[in-house]
Amino acid sequence: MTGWSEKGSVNLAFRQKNKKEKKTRIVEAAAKVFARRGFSGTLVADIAVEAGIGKGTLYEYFDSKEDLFFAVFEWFVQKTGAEAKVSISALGGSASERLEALTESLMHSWVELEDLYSLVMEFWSASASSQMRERFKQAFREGYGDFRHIVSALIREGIECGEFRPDVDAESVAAALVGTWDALLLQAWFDEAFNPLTTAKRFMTVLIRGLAG
Amino acid sequence: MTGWSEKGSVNLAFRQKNKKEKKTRIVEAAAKVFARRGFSGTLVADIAVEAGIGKGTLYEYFDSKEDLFFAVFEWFVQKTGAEAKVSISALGGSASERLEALTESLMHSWVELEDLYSLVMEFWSASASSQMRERFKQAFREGYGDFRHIVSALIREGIECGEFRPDVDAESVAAALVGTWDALLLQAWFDEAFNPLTTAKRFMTVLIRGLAG
DNA sequence: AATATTTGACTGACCGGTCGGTCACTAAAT
DNA sequence: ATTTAGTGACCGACCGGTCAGTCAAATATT
Repeated sequence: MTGWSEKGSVNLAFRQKNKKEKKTRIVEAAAKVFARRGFSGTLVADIAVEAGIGKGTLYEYFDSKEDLFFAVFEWFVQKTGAEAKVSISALGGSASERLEALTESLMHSWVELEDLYSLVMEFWSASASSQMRERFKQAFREGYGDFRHIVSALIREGIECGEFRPDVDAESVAAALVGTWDALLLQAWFDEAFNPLTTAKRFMTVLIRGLAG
Repeated sequence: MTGWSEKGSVNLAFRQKNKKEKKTRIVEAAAKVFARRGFSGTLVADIAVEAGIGKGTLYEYFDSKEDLFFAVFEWFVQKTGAEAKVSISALGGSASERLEALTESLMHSWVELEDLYSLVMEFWSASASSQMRERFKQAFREGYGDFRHIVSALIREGIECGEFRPDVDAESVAAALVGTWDALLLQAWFDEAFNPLTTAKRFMTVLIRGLAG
């Protein structure tokens, strides 16, 4: 008897694991296609093909194309956010050094993310005007807020240990810096010849001098 | 006899003026609707209604919805670019002062542009994946390039007159700064509570200290 | 055998673009 | 002055393609 229920629960667990795996498989397939064709240029059928499943199956896992798109968004945020957090926590050294290392890590991630970067623009656009506007807008607000918070904490540390001037407004610098990183990647997206890494590094030299006074 | 032809050409000129005016009227109507609903959420019929004309008429002026959208893009670029150029050329004073004034002017324009800002995101998205990708991408590349150029010239002036350190990389700082302004407006778009003007000002204090060494 | 899962052909709402026709206005003819 | 003919701006009903989402049948699982 216990055997049965054990087997049952094992299988249940297995199935649910399978379901979850398949769900991420679909999300990853969708990310590829959305990145290539944009939201409205993407056919649900194409995603199904990319994921190697039937179109109907897709609707077992997601209620609508928009739902799936939002799932891709969450997947992307988690993926990139995790990366940033790792590179911060792994870092030692002075606040300046950590700021520089973070910059390098973020700009470097450009290379791996290049073909997914157009997703970011789709997300922005979705937050601007689609049905899903509010969902996206809120997520972005929170995302930027979190990131600002991490960076401003780093700067505040620098102030506290006397490395940076005490009259520096950590929040403002953090907000601007987060934006700068974002926008450098954006410019790199538009211009093959633009090198976000060296640009960011040289800029950081100047900024850090301004922080240290 | 000459009277006739004169009258004819006057009328022709009048009509063409009317045509041009109407074209801008349509573009402005389209800008509103695209900003509200996004590119693919917008019905050509809605634009026609907003412009107070029939749908068929719209196609007398533009070949396709995409053409019209690109016209809106050009209109927007011209509108905002003109503003920036004015505020730069009108400025006197030291390089720092001009940099600060430019910052203020740009962040201030946020207020007037707020309800058109979602257009920017639509443009980004168009440059990422629509049919029109290349058109948009190129225009953005050029636009950012021009702006970087203006700002880096300003910084180089500062270096030359000894106000900024000679080892500052003007190009990199300009690229980052252009990006920062952009991204601050983006964050303001996502977050009502975010004040791009004060954030930018406080940030500029730090940055200019870094430039001046 | 019963149940769960997968599938892709099908449907109908949707919408960009077209087209035949109207109207206001001009210009030559009478 | 009046008629006639020509022009092109304007219109919106319509067409035809498209595609998200459905569902009955097929297949796999227990």
